[in-house]
Amino acid sequence: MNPPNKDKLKIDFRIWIFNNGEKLFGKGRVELLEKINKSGSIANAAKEMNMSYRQAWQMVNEMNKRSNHPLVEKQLGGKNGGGAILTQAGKSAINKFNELEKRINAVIVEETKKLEL
Amino acid sequence: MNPPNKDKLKIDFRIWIFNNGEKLFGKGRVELLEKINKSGSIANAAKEMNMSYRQAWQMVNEMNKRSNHPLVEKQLGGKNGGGAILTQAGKSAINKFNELEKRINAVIVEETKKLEL
DNA sequence: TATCGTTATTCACAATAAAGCATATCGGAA
DNA sequence: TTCCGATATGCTTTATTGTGAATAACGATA
Repeated sequence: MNPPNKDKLKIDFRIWIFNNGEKLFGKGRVELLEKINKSGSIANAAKEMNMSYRQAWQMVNEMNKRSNHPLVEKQLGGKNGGGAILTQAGKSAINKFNELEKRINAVIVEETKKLEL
Repeated sequence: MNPPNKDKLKIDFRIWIFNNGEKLFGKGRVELLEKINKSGSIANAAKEMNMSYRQAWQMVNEMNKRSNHPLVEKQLGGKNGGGAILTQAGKSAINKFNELEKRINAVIVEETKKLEL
């Protein structure tokens, strides 16, 4: 009567990219980059992600330091007090990461179908 | 002169299996099951993994409750004070998880080769 | 040159997670 | 019946992490 419990089993995954052994980014950081790109500032992005500005700033700073090319250019002062925009490398990184995640996800979906404990 | 930084980039990943939306296990818990299987007790396994008995016990308890079939059978009292052994379902789960991880890893290795930021 | 909103940074405090300690319970074997 | 070592569980203490407030620096623009 009871079919195998395939339907209730689910595989979840998470990926991170490291550069020289240091964590460059994972899902959360990429999402932060996306929000910075859309909103034009770290502060706004932090608000949207419901995280403290402090944490967001730390993440951005770390990413910039650990990446071979800076991902976010920060402008201090100016018309509206400044802001932050993504470099080409930053935008590119988002795409690369998302595509990578998509490919892994496709495999996970396949494996989930096969799964049975 | 500087070749693309492929060599320094590394992808790391982690998978978890959920049952009915509750985390059943990931790498750490499977490792714990393996050590219990070899050592014959939760206490020994915990020592080997350098974690507190308390934490190990909690993990085992959670896994047993969340899995459709118990994975670890715990014997209380007795000759040597008792111990814990894996059920067939427990041993099977270890194999399934490790194979799954291996398959994902193969994909990750491929993707890492393609990776370039 | 005064203003404004953002980046940049420090620090104390809160919230959460993990570790450690103590102790009760169990049951085969001596 | 007593002993032993492992399971079982509550409680306290310690570590780790995150948050919030406060403040300085900045520079295009009005």
